[in-house]
Amino acid sequence: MDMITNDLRDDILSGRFAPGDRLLELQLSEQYTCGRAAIRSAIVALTTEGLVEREENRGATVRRISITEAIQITEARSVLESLIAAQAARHATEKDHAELRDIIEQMRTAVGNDEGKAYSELNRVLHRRLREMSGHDIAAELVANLRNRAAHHQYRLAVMPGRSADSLEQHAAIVDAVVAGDEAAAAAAMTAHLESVIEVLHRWGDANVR
Amino acid sequence: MDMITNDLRDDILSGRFAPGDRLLELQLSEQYTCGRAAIRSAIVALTTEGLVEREENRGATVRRISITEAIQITEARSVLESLIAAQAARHATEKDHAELRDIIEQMRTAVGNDEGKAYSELNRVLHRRLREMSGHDIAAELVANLRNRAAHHQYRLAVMPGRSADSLEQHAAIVDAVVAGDEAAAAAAMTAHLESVIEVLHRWGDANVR
DNA sequence: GTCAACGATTTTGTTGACATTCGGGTACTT
DNA sequence: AAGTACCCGAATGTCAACAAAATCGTTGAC
Repeated sequence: MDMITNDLRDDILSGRFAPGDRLLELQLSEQYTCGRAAIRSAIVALTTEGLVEREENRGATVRRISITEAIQITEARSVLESLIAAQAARHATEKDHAELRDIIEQMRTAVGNDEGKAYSELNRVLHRRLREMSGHDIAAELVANLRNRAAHHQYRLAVMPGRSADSLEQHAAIVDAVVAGDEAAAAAAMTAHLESVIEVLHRWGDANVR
Repeated sequence: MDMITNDLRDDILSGRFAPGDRLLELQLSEQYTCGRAAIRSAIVALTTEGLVEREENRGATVRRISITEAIQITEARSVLESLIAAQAARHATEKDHAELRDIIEQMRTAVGNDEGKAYSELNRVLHRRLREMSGHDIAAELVANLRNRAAHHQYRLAVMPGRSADSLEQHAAIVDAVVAGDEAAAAAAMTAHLESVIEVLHRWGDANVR
């Protein structure tokens, strides 16, 4: 795939470009030392990925995601990640089980030491490994995309005080079900986890009515 | 959005371009009477949509979807459409209910008269209206994309003899649940419907091992 | 007769210049 | 002073030519 597209995507996800920021072709072509055509191509790709918004003759901006949209994104993620969890429960090997248990252990110490950044990273790793173990490429691709779209709101969530503890137990429940090979339980645990995320988003949305 | 992208997408979905066909930029720019830049842009967009495959310096081809991939696509669709059905059950108005019942009625006569083409079209309409009624833009967008990706396999399915009868009852069950406002039942009925589609795909795949 | 190297052709990738469109600022009118 | 028409600048959209890469056919050697 195109390298420039990945660079620009990373810069958007990392917050280097914030929601609402204009993406000027000339400026970007200088910044990434490439022609305007490459930038244009990247913008088209990221537009269909839902990360960028384009208006005829007016240029591109980083897409703003409203709270209600973030909730819908998480709802969609919920059903897809549940599918992934079920498939992971079906396909995970002994080695995978050990790895998952190890990740949970690391999360536990991260929560104990109040290392929010490390926990967030482990969270990402756990979900990614589950996707890989599931072998469900389609669901994995869609979830990866949905995660990107709501990246900013996910970040807000991660730094909420006290959430790590709840989150940890939910993740542990998911891993337990996967290790037990119980597809239904794995799906249910994943649904419960994301339901709680949706709950938090709802509360945050209600608190910030405008 | 770009008009050329829509035209090319339609031509791929309608089979005007078959899986594996090369998409030559010059040829397409003549066919659609536009510059190569527009074609390039369309190809990039359709690549991220999963309809087209691109290889460095080797051009683009219409993506081939294997049976196992079609199954995964339908599995992902299953959980997302179930979400949509639940939301439709929650949000549908009296007017919507009447419209859904009317569609089912038309489907019933189409099956009675053995009009496969008309039934297939009504099928598409029903699913699209449910998406619209759900108000869940994210799930709707993802499902629309997934449907496009597996369009060819869906077509195979539609022309299978005897499937219309089963399919009709499943759709009637979905509509009944939505009209009753029963979210869980609507989701379950939709899951059952797509489970049966997956079943057929599996059988077709086993019959064509290679 | 087979295989490898070479050249021609086709196709994609890239660059630069030009056209078009939109927004804002200015000057002019009332 | 308010409103309107106009013009200019900035950015996007479009086009054509050029460069680079890959494929295919041909030629020649063994």
